[in-house]
Amino acid sequence: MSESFQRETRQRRAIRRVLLDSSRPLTPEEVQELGQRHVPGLGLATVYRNVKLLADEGWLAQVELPGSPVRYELAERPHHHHFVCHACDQAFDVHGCPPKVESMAPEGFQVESHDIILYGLCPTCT
Amino acid sequence: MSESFQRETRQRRAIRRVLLDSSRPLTPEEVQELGQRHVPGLGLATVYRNVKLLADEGWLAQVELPGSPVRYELAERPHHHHFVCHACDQAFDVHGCPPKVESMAPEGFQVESHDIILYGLCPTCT
DNA sequence: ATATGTGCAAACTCTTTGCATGGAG
DNA sequence: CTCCATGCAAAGAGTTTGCACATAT
Repeated sequence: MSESFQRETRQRRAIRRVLLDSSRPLTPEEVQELGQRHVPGLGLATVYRNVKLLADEGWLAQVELPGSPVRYELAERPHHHHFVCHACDQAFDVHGCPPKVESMAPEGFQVESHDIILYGLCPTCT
Repeated sequence: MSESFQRETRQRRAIRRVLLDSSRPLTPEEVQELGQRHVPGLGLATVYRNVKLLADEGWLAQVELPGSPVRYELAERPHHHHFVCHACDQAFDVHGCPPKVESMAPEGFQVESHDIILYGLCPTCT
């Protein structure tokens, strides 16, 4: 019943470091590759376990963009959505949010959260 | 180089029927289950093959909702979005769309399309 | 000393593919 | 009669889990 205690391991620290240092959301595989610069033997299973743990703790947010593998980014950021560029396939943050998004649901549906994804061309690819 | 000819099989007809009769996007597994009412032995591989074929033809649209398996719906339908129930994991159509969604993009981003996904509880699971 | 964390490999899930048989044309 | 389509089972990709050992506390 006590919350499980979190140990400070080299691999866990490496994983946090990698995500702190990244300016974009990373896939588990990317986290592993980058993390191995700090901890050479870093296993993919360990990345998955920790990334999931950190997401459950609320430290990371899962970014699931249709058609791409799941990515993770720091959760600290304020509510935002993503813009995906068709050309370079990168994801960008989009701030703000239409006021009545959640009132779109039909009668009887309880909305708890929402995602908005914009697609198009980023300034660089225009 | 001639386009491969399409045969009218019982399973192919069942798969089309199931998707025509559905008011919501269906996963391949759901298509199989519903299709087996028409063709008992309907195999999942057959569903995958046909659904992919129909999507390539433009008759079906792929609906990729973060966190759920891919779903398919008729391509002809008017602009709409989706609601995903946390409990039963089914996807439902949501009509309408906030007016200024596409103006959320920062300067310099050319928006071409967008997705909105609502999450919560459907009437049955409330 | 103790129990959590890790690495490895096996298990799982979802999807695709190879092959022999079935059936549309 | 021809070939395409199907069903089955095996193969792949991505993710999770079981287990024995390592290690943070």
